[in-house]
Amino acid sequence: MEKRATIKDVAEAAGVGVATVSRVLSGGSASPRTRERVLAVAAQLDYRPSALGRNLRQRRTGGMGLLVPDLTDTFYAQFAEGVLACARSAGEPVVLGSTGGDPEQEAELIGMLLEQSVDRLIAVPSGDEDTWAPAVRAGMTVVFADRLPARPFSEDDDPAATAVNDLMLLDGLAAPPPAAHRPPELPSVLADDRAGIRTAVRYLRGLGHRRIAFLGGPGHDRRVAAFREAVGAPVDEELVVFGTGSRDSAYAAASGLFQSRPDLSAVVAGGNVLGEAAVLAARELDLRVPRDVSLVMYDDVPWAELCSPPLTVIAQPGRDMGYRAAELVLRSGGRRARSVVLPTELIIRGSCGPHR
Amino acid sequence: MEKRATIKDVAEAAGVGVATVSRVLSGGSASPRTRERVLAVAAQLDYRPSALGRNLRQRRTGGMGLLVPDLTDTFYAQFAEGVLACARSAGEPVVLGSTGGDPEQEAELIGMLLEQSVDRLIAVPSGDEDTWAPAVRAGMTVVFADRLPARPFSEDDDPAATAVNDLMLLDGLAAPPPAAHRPPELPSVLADDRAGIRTAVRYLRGLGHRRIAFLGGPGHDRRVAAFREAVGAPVDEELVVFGTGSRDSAYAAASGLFQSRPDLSAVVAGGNVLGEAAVLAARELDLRVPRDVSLVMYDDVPWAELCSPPLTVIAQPGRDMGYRAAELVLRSGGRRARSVVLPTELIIRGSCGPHR
DNA sequence: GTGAAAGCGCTAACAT
DNA sequence: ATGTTAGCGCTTTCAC
Repeated sequence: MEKRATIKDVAEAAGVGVATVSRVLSGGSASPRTRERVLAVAAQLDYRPSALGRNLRQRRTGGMGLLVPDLTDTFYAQFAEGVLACARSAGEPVVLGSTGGDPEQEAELIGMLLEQSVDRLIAVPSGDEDTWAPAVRAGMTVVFADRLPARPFSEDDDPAATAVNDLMLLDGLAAPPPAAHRPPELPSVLADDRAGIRTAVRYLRGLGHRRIAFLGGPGHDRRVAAFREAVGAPVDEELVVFGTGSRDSAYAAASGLFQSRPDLSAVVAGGNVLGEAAVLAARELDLRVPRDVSLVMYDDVPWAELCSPPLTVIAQPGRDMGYRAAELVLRSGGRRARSVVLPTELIIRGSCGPHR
Repeated sequence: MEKRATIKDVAEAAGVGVATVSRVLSGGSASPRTRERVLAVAAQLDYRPSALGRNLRQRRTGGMGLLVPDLTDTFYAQFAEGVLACARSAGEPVVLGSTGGDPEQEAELIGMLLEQSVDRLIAVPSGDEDTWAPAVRAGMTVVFADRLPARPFSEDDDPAATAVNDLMLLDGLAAPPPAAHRPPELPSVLADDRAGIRTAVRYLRGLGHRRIAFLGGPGHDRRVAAFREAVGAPVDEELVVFGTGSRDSAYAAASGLFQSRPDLSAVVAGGNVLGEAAVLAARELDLRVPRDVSLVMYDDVPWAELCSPPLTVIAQPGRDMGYRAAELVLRSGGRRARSVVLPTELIIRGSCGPHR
């Protein structure tokens, strides 16, 4: 455990001032002669600038924070891989936190990042806007991905309007009229949920299905809204059920749905954990896929192909989304970044059949 | 974006010196009166000590680094969740890196962590001991998990002896005789691969299987060694094949195996990515599981139950391993931590049948 | 083009 | 018990 060389060591060994070393290393002005000498000495001493000193001086830690609900949800793992890939190529560290979908843990993690002076953050949010207020107030550059924080319950506008606005936002038709007292929307990276769900529902309807259920989880508001829209007026509310995010509750929701409404003929799972639950619950109840029930799952994950039959899915580019989010949060040098919406794709495999 | 209060602000507002504030906040000695006042003022100013100052002063960043090959490998995701859970309860940040199983990327990430002065590191290593030398020399506390770094090719002892030593180490029978010039083993958290593989092989043999193949990946040396041992003398070398870590190469390996040796009746996949590949390849070649070929997969992952039939697996406690690794790396206050080996469990589901 | 010097926010001697 | 002070390694004016 030898002590590392500091900038001062390099300066002395090169016979220059520390300022010069700093300049050379960060591409500032210096005569070719000095530059070369400094570089040589630095290499010879195996000098690596300490991020500690720089961070304190600049009062900010480099790199970025990354908050996801659960890494064992394969979609978030793909997303994280995308973020890491971008960060790696930029040489920036990523501080990771897993929130378990719990706003309180999320708030704690935000606090931890604040304490570390991490001022760039990518998040798949679990808490509502109130949870995120501290981060924004502290001047963090926040990029949301996969979904946006819910509006706090106390807000004065009605949910219906919110859903409509979100949908319009997605299609890029219009920005939601920003109420004067609301902060401007933060940049985000979303999949085009509306189109994805719509395509899936149309596909199912084309196969003759009329009683289509939606199995959702936390943060799937935009997806449900799109589902309602695609299915068209009066939606059978019993066919829209939610889990709380855990695998257990997803299973319970799926199982309950199948048992309470044996007349349904197709289900759209709002995420891969819910799709997993649906397959399990169906098997447990001796429902054959797709003979007895057709299934479309949001998220394409490697194991979707392993099922028998392989699962028809709405694929969203998880890795790309992560990469883009990291680009946004890095590039936005103070400027407010533009949001991006990436396309989804319906991948037809074997889990949907004609209604019978 | 208001500027945060510093320790100096608190000191002034409370009418004390900065040292007193520091002491109070880190549980040092102080009169109840002062303590209370300082605490009150700190709360009132919403003071949060900056990790930046502390880190520079102590010449080390708190928290820990975490290096895994690939988060979309569900086992590593589970492992990471364990690490994060422990870190969260300790309020420590985790800097994550994904190496893609590539020693070069691993080395770069180690360099990045060194630059950040992160001095605690948990890793599922991809590079050999040479790759890890810089980290160790720099005085990092490193805990390996899931596997140990391979010995560099230049080493003077033969592979057979290495394998034997590793096995003995696993069973706790004896420490491998440390060559005088070799550094002492670093602490690690491993699953009891030997017992896990042995149990699986015995189970398959009990079902009448004689031509059992092993489908391995990088870092599976201990598992192969255990496989060879469990199968017994002269192992049919064609039945031991390897992928390089990617899903594609795993698939190629599995497919090649099935095609070149149609006489095999069972396969042990050394990890979940390989198990996935085996299922895919078998289906593609119209091999029925378990009628035509029995399959045991290392790693229990949620989707193992989704397959038809559900996969029989050797479960290792991924999450626990992560938690334990984090405990080790945090607790070891300079002292060299003891390694831990956790038990595996054969979970019999439906992917193995009698030989026919 | 280059160097000297002033901190960034904190902790740990040391002094009182 | 508490205040004063000296840096930790770096970047960035500001003189020269």
